[in-house]
Amino acid sequence: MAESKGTQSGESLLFLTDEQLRKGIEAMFFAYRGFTSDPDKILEAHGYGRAHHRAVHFIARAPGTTVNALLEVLGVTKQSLNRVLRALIAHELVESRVGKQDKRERHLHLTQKGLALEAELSQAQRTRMRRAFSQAGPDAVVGFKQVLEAMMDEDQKAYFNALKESDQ
Amino acid sequence: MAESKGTQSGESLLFLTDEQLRKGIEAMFFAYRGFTSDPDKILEAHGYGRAHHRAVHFIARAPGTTVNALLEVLGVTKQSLNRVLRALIAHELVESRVGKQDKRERHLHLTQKGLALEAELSQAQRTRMRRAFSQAGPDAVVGFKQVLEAMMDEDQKAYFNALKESDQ
DNA sequence: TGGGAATGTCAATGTGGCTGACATATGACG
DNA sequence: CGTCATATGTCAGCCACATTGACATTCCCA
Repeated sequence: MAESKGTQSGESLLFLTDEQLRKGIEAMFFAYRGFTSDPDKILEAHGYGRAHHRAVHFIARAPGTTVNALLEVLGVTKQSLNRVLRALIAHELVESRVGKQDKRERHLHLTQKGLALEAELSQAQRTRMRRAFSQAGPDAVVGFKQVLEAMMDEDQKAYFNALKESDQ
Repeated sequence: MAESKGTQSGESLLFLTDEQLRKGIEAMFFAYRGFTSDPDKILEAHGYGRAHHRAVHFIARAPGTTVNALLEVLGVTKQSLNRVLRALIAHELVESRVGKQDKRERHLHLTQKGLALEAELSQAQRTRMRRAFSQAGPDAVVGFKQVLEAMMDEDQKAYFNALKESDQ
């Protein structure tokens, strides 16, 4: 896109004061609070926490994903995820199916109950996101995504840009 | 700014698919992880956590702020903040001064040690923010801030837009 | 003088991270 | 076949950080 001056790799070296950057930092802080507040209320009513939401979200995004893949995208230890998954499976929100090709693997799927909770959570979050996008306008949405992607670590960008893959 | 169609209050009712909104949601998730990762490493080396960072940040932003004001901006209970503040004061990163006008209030200030840690933390965070802003470009920065502000709750917007005030 | 505000603190509890250790089932390879 | 590695599950203990509830102190103010 825009390569006005003489910079090589898209780094346009803006004049960014510490004060402007501080505003950006605080924007992330406050916005993330708003971003999580709606699901948090729903989760509390159901007796779950943010960890359950994250697991449910990524299982919904990639049905049939394995435990290891989920561990990587969530960035937690298996012991931490296990506690969450055990509850979700016990409450019949998640189903764990033995892999057909590799029987060591467990492929995770949401049940009807799991899909219902996921729908409730993601609808609340999408409603806020839709409102924010609509208020800010289409150009702002593009900028929003560009900045956020540039803020990620490289390995996380990969997860972000990956869509779905297997099942079974 | 741009009020193209015939919408009244800046809500331009974009065509936003669930998939686009999901990308926005995941962008927030992954970007926030990157956003916090640099300070987290520094904090761990010093034996502190994210809670200490938040306290130090907002004391640095508004020197002389009171405990109550800090409680409100952080959105935690006084018992939770107390544990953090006690450690920061014991380790001489924060100084608590009795108010001159209202002696019930404690006005919080960073010491030299506190300022040093805050500088280390905020510099790491600003570096990432500066890189993201530079990669994305000035227009994207504007959009980023617009969307994030629109994602906040109303009361949090007030804290976001407030600068500093008193001291003493 | 009495109520309420600002602060500090103790205790108990819950969530969600972590490390370390160990067990089981299965795949892969020589 | 035997061996090693992989994928998963689980137990135990620890830590950070949040909560509620209760209570004490100091101080402002009507």
